[in-house]
Amino acid sequence: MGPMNPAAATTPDLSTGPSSPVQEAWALLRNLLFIERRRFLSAAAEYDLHPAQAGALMQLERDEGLPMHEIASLLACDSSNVTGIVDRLEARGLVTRRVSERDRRVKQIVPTELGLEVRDALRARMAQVPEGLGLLSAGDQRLLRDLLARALAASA
Amino acid sequence: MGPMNPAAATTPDLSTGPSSPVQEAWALLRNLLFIERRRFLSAAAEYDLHPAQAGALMQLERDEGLPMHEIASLLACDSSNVTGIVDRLEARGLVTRRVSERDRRVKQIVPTELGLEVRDALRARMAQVPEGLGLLSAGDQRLLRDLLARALAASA
DNA sequence: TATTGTTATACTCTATAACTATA
DNA sequence: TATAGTTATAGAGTATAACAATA
Repeated sequence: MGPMNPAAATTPDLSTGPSSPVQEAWALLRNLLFIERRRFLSAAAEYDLHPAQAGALMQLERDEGLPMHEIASLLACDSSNVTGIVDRLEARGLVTRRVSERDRRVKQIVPTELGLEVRDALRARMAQVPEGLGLLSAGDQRLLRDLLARALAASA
Repeated sequence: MGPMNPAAATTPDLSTGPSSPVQEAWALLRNLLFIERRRFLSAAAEYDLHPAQAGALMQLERDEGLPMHEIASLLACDSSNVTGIVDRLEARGLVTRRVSERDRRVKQIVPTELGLEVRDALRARMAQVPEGLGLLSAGDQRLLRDLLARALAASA
């Protein structure tokens, strides 16, 4: 067991729900994220990819190698896992390993043409706008985009 | 390999990015989701819980049993997995199994006091509002909440 | 010395299928 | 007959530690 957060034990009614507008907004967003997770899992399953494999493949760009340790960083996992993940993607002809010219320790992972097709299909599935957002008026949609752009620009 | 989507192969520039405001809004939200996933993983790891264990624990309510097949549905996994996940939560004293009085096939999973403490700590971590949202003006925060409430109400 | 990727190990998650007990 | 949960099995993800190659 990890360290317990003392504050959590003494703060009552954490499950009662959010109170401030921004907390309510964040709670709504987490609902959306929860739904989105399921869509990602089913999209990956449709192409017989495990979530980690799909996640790695979706990061790759045409004609650009991505070092394995960067994939590990994006997937938030240890580098040793990437070996197996890339092994399986490579065995299915979706990616290739290419030794970096600048640093011969590094292996660049490059998508094949087949890999790019699957990647694009996955990206297209995830790019589909959730029903609720699509039902907003055009004005509200622009408003939402502008708010989010402002929020993410502020944190960058 | 799953079935290939013919449309994906013939649609150019899927990686060029979104075009309409709502597509842009959705792309921004997916960035937020990506960050959120990492926060969930590190919160679970802090309490020595695997993601599935943390996900299950976070769904439980005090004095309310949750049937194992409902946990499977929430986690989007097969029921057979829930046996092991609950086994490990139970071995650590975080939950208990209780045979349902109405249907003796069903086992209700109930959090212990320790389980509730860990659950609350996890929920508190996930309830923390991302930096960018917190930096919005009070008016923008209300606007964002209202927009999202409208969007999710429309899809329900 | 530090970093990149690999291997070995142990544990967990995952789906499938077969089983039981209950309904 | 159908459903809830378990078990067995096989394949994959995960972290840790030790290692070789390279920087």
